[in-house]
Amino acid sequence: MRLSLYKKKRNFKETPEPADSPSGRSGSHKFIVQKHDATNLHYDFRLEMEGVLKSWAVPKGPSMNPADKRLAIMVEDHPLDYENFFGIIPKGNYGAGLVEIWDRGTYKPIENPKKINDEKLMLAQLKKGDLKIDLNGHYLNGTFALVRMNDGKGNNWLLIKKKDEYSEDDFNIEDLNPVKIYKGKEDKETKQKKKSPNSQNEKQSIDKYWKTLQKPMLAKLTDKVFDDKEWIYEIKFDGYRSITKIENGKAEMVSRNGHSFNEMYKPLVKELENIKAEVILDGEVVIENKKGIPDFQLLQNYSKNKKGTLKYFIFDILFLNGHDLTGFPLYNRKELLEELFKKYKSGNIFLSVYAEEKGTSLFDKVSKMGYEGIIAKDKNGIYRPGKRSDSWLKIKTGLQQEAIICGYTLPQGSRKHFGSLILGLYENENLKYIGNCGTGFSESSLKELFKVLNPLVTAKSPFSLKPKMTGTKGKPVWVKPELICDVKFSEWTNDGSMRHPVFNGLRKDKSPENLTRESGSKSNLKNNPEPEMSKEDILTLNGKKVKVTNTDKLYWKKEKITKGDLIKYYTDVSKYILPYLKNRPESLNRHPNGIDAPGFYQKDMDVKQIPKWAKTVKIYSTSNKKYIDYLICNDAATLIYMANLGCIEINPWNSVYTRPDNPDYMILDLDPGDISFKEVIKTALVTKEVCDEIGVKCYCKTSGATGLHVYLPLKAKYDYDQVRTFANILASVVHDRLPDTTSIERSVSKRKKKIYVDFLQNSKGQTIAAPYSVRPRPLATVSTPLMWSELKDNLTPQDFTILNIKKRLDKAGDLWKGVLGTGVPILKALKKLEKL
DNA sequence: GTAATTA
DNA sequence: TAATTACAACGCAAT
DNA sequence: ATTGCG
Repeated sequence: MRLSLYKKKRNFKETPEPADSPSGRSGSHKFIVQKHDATNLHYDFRLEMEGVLKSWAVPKGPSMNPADKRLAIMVEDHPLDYENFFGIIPKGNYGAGLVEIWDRGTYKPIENPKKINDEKLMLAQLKKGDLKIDLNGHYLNGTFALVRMNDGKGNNWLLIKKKDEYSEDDFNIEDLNPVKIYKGKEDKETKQKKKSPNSQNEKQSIDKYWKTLQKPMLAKLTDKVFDDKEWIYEIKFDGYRSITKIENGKAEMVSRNGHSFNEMYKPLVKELENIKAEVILDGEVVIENKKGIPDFQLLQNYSKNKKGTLKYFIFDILFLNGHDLTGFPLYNRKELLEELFKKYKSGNIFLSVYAEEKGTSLFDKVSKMGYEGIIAKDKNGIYRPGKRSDSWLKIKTGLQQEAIICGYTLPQGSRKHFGSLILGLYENENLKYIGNCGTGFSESSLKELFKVLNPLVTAKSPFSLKPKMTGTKGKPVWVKPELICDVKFSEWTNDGSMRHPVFNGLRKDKSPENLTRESGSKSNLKNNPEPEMSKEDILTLNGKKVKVTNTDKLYWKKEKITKGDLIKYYTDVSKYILPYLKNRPESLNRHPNGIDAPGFYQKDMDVKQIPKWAKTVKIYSTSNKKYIDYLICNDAATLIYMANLGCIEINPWNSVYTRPDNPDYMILDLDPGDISFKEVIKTALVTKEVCDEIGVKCYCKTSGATGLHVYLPLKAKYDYDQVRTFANILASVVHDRLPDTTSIERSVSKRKKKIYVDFLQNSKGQTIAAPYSVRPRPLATVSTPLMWSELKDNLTPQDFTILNIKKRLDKAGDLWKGVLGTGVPILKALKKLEKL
């Protein structure tokens, strides 16, 4: 049985309950989730699921907003397999692109949703066809969520969250706590593995995991200390993070960039090799100074002078004797780690101690002792290699910042080499002064640093604004901004400088480009006297004022083409494109976040919201049973307004609103599948040949994407049905002449490796990119009118882009004027066509 | 991009 | 007040 | 009535 969610909604109550369901309600409907429309998931969403519907409930998880109504559906034998994620939540705001991944252990979102802005991720995880999502505004308009989990009894649950769509009364839903159920499963498995890690479960090769596990899990920076029973707290060591693999008595230590530490920290490697187990461990290499406090500067010089005590503090275990442990909650991993180390006496290898629950007290202690800070870790969190996760938080005692050395001041008195370092950071493109740092150097580091700075000395200040150095006496000497150092300081001052900065060593592993303030470190930038860059401009076009915003926003990332460039283009070509838009209702295909982010269509304009001078017309939509305020683009101002809305592509109707049922041209859209563009050219030429034979004029343009468009001028003499029928026949004739390379089949699967001769765009309300319209495609290609003589083998659609069309137009003019001119007699032509 | 809602 | 969230389509043809 | 398609 196959049914959609809206059907299910009706059917739920009819579903009989099985006795064994956790929620006590169930049925056995098979259902399918299908993604219907990749471009407009927010509103065109039909939902179905494949599997057997057994029961439903509203679960209550710790982090769930109780106001959210969640509907849980249990499915049997669902083919979907999940590994690293626990649930997915696509949200309308970001289209299907927003996927929220939920932690299997904590039942909390484990990624910042904004960061996962990629529909592909979801499709990849779910495998298209296994579980697809399909929205339909009529039934599922609003927040929608799908969360899948296993309840430990072999039952898979799919939660469907739909705000305001369901109420508990509707279904008489009983509570279900999937968290407990899930954790129960995790605990059981963990215990099993702990008790007999060598038996039962299949062993996995350590090398298979080594590559991914080499990347350490990272902590997010936060500035609040807290106490929480569910968290543990560790000292943050100021050293080098290192992951170690031990296998057959051989240890291998790597840095967070995957470089080997084996040579540098030989004594540690030797000691680690005493461990007779197959493990991957995570820890930090530190050097303690005489006071027993880790010293980053000593560590940096260790390879040279071997000063200080080298230690390795281990705080995590990722793999043990054939078992990947990253999926286990932290407390389980800690237990395993402790058990493992019971057997070994430590010399310079230590387990990192941790405090439970009492984060603030540890933080206070650590601050007094001079450590850098603490790391708070969620007991239930899993280990996520290479990810900066919310389940690990770093809380620093003081602030720390990497800064670019932009110069130094001359030494005063008995000071040798230099007085202080002049430091800067990038803010947008500009290097900004953030203070001088004159302490934290030893005599040797002063000398050493001076030696590396000298070759970089330059006469010109690297800052865009001349820094005001108060309280420093020495004369500044500028250096090229190429070196980076670590600086500790107490706080940011109001004008964006560091208070009490202390030098903390050079960073050789970073590059100065784009080095900015560490996110999370607080600064009082609001009081910064520097004027902010204006974010908007007002353009005046024929007396109409258009606000353009975010002109620096990159619409084409790779090509570095901005929204400003798009606006410039449409301003430049407006006189060529406007005739093709006049009085034609517009379908806005908006890409407000550039071509790589999901876009959406918009037809209905909010008349109150758009500029006063913008023209709209009301046209009745039979499918929606309401009037739609279509935008009419009759002037440059409206065109720019559209571009500012992220409307990269301009899609006008084929008919003007005054004669909405009579198209002004017929369109054949030659859309190649996996086939060479030469064949498309051939097809267009055959189309032209047929048109010539029946005595009708036709025009050609690139679609701007992959194909070509052929237009026949009609001058609104026929209705859409007549035109479509004619297009159908013309397409068939072309297909007959090129049966191997073309297809008029609508189904995608039936026309692989062929050119789809699409005649169905000749319908009311259907649109196609206008001549001179940019397309949201790589290279910012433009749908470009061509002369038939240009259709040669070496022509490609990529020849015409936003960058060169203006020049072409100014030179050759508009090649398509005839398209809106005298129409061709298609009824006569039809008769000729039938005789062919 | 804008309006509404939430923290 | 700042940050987050929701919202923005249609018609034809095949099944 | 539902679904695929552009």
